[in-house]
Amino acid sequence: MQNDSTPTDASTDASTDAPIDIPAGTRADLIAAGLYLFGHDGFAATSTRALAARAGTNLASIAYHFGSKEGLRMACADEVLRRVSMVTGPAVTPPQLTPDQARQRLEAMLRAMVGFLMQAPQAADIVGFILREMAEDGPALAQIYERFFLHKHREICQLIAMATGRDAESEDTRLLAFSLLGQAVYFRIGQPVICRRMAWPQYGQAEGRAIADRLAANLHAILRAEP
Amino acid sequence: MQNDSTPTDASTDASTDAPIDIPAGTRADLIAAGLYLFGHDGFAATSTRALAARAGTNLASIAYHFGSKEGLRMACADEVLRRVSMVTGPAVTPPQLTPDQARQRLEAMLRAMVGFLMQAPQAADIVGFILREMAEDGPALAQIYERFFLHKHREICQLIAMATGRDAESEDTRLLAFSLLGQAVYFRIGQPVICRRMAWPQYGQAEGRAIADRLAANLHAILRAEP
DNA sequence: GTCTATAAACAGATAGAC
DNA sequence: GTCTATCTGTTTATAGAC
Repeated sequence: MQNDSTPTDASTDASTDAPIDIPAGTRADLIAAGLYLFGHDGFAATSTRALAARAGTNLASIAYHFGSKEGLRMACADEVLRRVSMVTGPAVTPPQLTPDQARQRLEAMLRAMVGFLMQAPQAADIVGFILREMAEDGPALAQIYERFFLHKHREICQLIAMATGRDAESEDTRLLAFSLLGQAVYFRIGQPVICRRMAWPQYGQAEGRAIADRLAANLHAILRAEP
Repeated sequence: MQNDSTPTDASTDASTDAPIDIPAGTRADLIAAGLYLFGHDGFAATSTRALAARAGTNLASIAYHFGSKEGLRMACADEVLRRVSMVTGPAVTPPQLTPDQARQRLEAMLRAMVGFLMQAPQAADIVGFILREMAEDGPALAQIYERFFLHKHREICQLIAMATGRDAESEDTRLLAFSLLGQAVYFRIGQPVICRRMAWPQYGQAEGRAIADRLAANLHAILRAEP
C-alpha cells in the first residue's frame, strides 16, 4: 500500500497515441498472472514465485511494480474495473421506457450477463477473480463494489420499476434485483456441480443458451406476477 | 490419505449407549476447528497451527488423528454429511402429490433452505465449509455431491414435475431446479455485498423472512408460468 | 494419546549487481 | 527496469519423551 505510482504509472502510457488499450510489458504480465492465479487458486494459495513464473519474470519485480503481493491484488482489481467498464460502458440511468421495453432490456442484460459469466473466454479470468474476491470477502471487493456493482444494481432496480410500476428503491425491489442476479451468478459458481448433474463436459454454446433461456423465462414469469 | 481409522474410529464410540451423537474429544475439536477455519479463511489460508490453537490442542495431534491437514479436510466433509443427514433425513422419493401440494412442499423446502443458509447459528460453520469447497472446487466436494446433493436435486426435480406436469428429468427441469437453488445460495454467498446494498448490518430474523418471501414469490411465479 | 522440539521446505520481502 | 542471491519468518510434517 505504498506506491503504485512510483514506476511508470501505466494508466497514462505516453509511448503510444491510443487512448486506452490492453497494456503490455512486465507490469501487465504480472496483472494477467494475478487475475488468473488469484481467481483459480485464491489469494493465499498463490505464491509470489508462481506469479512471477507465470508472468515470465522474476520474483523481485512484484515488489518493484506493486510494493507487495497485496499491491498486485489491488492492481488486479483496478484492471478488472477498467476492462468491465470497457464492456458495459459507464452505468447510466436508463431513459423512461414502457413496461415492455424495460422487460426487453432486462432480458438483454440477463443474456449478456450469462454470456459474459459462462462463455467469454477472455473474460474468464476476470470473472474468476471477482467471484473469488466475493467468496473471500477480499479487500479488492470494496473497490469493485463501489465503482461498479452498486451502479449496476441501481440500474436493474430502475428497470424493474419501469417494468412493473413499483418503487425502484423499495426493499423488495432491491431483493428482486438480487434474486435475478443471483440466478446467473450461481450457474457460474456452481459450475462443477451443475455440469456434473447435467452430464455436460463444460459450458459451451448450447449449454449457455439453455441456461439463458431458462433464466429469461424465470425473469418474465416473475415480472408478470408483480402488480 | 493414510489412516483415518488408526485411532479410535469415533463414528462408533463404544463409551456411550447413544446411537449417534455429536462426538467429543480432541478429534472432534479438531473437526470443529476445521469446519470453522476452512470455511472462513479457506483451506490454503488456514495453518495447522491455527487449527490446533482453536481446537485447544497441539500441532502434532492433526497428523496423529488425520494423517495430514488434507486428511482433516476430508474428515470435515464426513462430518458435514453426517450432520446434514441428521437434519434432512435420507433423501426420499416424495409420494404422489397434487400440483398444489407439490408447490407447497417446494415452498417449504425453499424456506427451510433459506433458514438453514442464512440463520441457523449452529449450521453456519457447515454452510461456510460447503460453500468454500464449492468455490475452491475442493476434493471434499465430490463426496458431498455424490452422497447428498445429487439426491436432493432429484427430489426437487420430481416435485417440479408434480407441480407442473413436465418431465422430471428433462434438461430444462433440471436447470429450473438449479435456478431455484441458485437464488437461495446466492443470497448466502453474496452476503457482504447484499448487506451493504440493503443497508443491513447482517442477516437477522426480519431480513431472513424478507428474503424467503421474495424467493417464495419467485417460485410460485415461475411454476405458474410453466405449462 | 498428548505433548515439545525440530527438521525440511517454502513463504514474502529485500539488497545490491548490472 | 530486471535480475540473482539471500534474509527472515512461517509452513507442514515428524521424531521421540512422557
